[in-house]
Amino acid sequence: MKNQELIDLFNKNGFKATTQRLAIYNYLSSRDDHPTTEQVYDALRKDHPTISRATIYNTLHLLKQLGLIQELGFNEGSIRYDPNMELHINMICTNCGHIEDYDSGNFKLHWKELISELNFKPKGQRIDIYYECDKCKEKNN
Amino acid sequence: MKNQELIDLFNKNGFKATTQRLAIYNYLSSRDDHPTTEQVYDALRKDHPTISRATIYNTLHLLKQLGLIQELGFNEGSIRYDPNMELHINMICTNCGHIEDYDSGNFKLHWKELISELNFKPKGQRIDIYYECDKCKEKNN
DNA sequence: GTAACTGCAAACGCTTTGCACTCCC
DNA sequence: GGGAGTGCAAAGCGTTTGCAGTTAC
Repeated sequence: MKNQELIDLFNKNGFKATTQRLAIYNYLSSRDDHPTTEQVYDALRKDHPTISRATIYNTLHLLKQLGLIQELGFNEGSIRYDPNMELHINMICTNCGHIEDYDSGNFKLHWKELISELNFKPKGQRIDIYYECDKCKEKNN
Repeated sequence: MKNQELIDLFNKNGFKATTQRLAIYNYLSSRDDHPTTEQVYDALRKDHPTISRATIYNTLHLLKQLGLIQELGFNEGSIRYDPNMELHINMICTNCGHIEDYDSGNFKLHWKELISELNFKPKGQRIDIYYECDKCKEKNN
């Protein structure tokens, strides 16, 4: 999403398009590894040295509320943020915790068949697959 | 799983089969709503008034390690425990948070097709579907 | 008998809250 | 100009840790 679209979206919904909000969204959508709150905070402090955790938390909640990002809660107590709102699989390495999106047309077709047998319409979904990523495989062999 | 099997499983793996561990596992497998740590704690205190949170946490981690239960991290920061280790969908009401397992042969077939196109073998998966449950639908209409 | 486990209390870390200052509209 | 938003510090809450007492094997 372009910056101007984002500004319009904020304003249309009665929220102010602050520097911090734009920066946080832009950072998130530049990453495909689903950062944690702390990672967002650390990354943003480079350009915004006085930014506070409260702002990070507020903004992430707002972005979620606006449907721009998805929250993924994990076992370790961490919450990660995914700017990909399309139907996709989160491929998660059980060893190093690395997350990658998997997204193919075939998968979407299979999923559609799968949910077509439910007797209601899902509002959304979260699909994780746990595996060992290539980097970890190399190290362990 | 019967109590004796459970005791044997603990012992076989070098862990002691304490009253608390058996009680926690039995409570979990008696529920299909994926209790949180706090719910386990509250429920167990009825029969075991002096049980501590530390024991609940220790035991839940142990049960997970033994592959008897699955941890499901959620956005609200809560972690829920699922004694169903079979391939299944977690049906989650976005309104009241109620969780139910969905488990059909057809679904398993679709899922197998779906993962057959991956070029590796998944270690496990987590599948959530978000919807509005019947009770909440009634209330809201 | 002894090593593992439990229960308690304190510590820890992530998230939220309250409030004065700032900045977008 | 005014109200929403930010930054800071403190509070809150779920989870972990350390240790003395207890229990399963």
